[in-house]
Amino acid sequence: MDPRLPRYQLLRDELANRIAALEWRADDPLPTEQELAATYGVAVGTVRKAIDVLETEGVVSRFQGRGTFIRRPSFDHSLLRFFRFLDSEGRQRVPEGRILSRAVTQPDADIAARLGLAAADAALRIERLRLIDARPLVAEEIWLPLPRFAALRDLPLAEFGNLLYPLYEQRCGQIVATAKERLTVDASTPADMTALQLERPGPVVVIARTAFGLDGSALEWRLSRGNATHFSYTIDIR
Amino acid sequence: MDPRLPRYQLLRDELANRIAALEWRADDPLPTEQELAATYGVAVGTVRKAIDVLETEGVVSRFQGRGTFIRRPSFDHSLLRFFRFLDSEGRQRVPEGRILSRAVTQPDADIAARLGLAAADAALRIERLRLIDARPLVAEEIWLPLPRFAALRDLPLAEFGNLLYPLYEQRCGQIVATAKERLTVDASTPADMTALQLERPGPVVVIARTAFGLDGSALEWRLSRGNATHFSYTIDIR
DNA sequence: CAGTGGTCTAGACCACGCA
DNA sequence: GCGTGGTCTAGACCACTGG
Repeated sequence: MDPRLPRYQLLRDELANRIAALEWRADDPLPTEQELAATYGVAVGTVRKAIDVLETEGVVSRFQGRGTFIRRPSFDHSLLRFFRFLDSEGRQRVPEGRILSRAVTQPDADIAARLGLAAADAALRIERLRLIDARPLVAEEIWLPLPRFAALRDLPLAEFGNLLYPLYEQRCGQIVATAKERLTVDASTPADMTALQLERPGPVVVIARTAFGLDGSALEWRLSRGNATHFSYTIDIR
Repeated sequence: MDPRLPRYQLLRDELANRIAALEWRADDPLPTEQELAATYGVAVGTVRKAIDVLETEGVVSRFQGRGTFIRRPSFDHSLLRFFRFLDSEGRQRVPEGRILSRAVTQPDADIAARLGLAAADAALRIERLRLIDARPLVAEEIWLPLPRFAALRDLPLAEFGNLLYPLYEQRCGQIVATAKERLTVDASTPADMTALQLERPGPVVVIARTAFGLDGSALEWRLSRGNATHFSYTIDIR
């Protein structure tokens, strides 16, 4: 690390590394601000500033009187920010995730680059459909780098469940911390028509997501396609 | 104000009010942190925390060695975050803004509510087209509450220029600080076909924006419709 | 009640921008 | 060189959580 950086930045990096090494579980508080200050030989104010950074980065959450805990953003829910799929009672629900296929494949150059893989490296390719009330909402194509996600290569599909990111953590020790998404609109392809059970051709929203770990390395590349008529996205600008 | 709130919050509100009262211009720095600390009888650290809040809210920007300045987000540029319209040389440009119509009208109940107007209040309705190289990109419908924006009722259309938010500030003393946008996808209407010069029907991205002033009151409601094939939006999630 | 994070103070020194 | 914001310290007290 560059010692010219502010101490609170160095401390932030140190703590981020320890968190990335899974040193603390979700229900296990980090050391006290006082303890960290003593351990690293800095003032409590400096520790607080370092944790401020981690908190605004979404890595930890603080609770007065209880402690500081590492945070698990639930990105699978973020789909619900884009698509509004209501169940038969008009409420939002976590959609079912159904794995359609899984195979070890060599990704094309673009995907390999996004995952930080060399040209000849293999990856795990998963096709997945998300549904509510058995109606398909979004069709996903998911790429995971090997050998990092080797544990998912042989896991029975029945054990995948509806949310992937908890699986990444439990089976592969990979925690998703941040993600980048790019939204575009495309015309439906014949494949969309069958996968999404569209009655007639129409616009489709395409979301390309790269998910990153606590250390900033790319963990997953994902392409989601969903019926644009269900699409709605709200954003705050400052 | 509630005196039970932390002092840095009270100070934040006080400063936000003074900023909303246009006490400082864009090139005019706020008082020094030292001065503010002396004026309000608090420590410099408390002033810093108050300004921290204003900075993350996007109200001010700090520059080491120069001072703290009130910030003017250029929301007209934010369209370029959604639509990628390149000129003939393949570069991004600020699109031309062409006012198509302007009239004092009574908005429907939904728009009136969004602007904080009573049912019978009038508003200014503006239709505007944004173009690059004389090709239409986005058609906009803009609603402004009266009498706040009365100065724009009689301003010659030739003096509107390409960007509206600087106009709001100079002619009406209204500074846009934040905004909320909602994106959806719609099928092109006959009106879209002519306004956007579409060759054939296709998807259109619809952006509904409410812009807010420094005091949080709604200043503008705007509906933008643009060709979805040019739409591209990138977002970071944490 | 003890222990946690939240607020606040008063001061020091550093890094940068500008004349 | 001077004034600005940026970093850092060492300590105090408050507000909340949990046993």
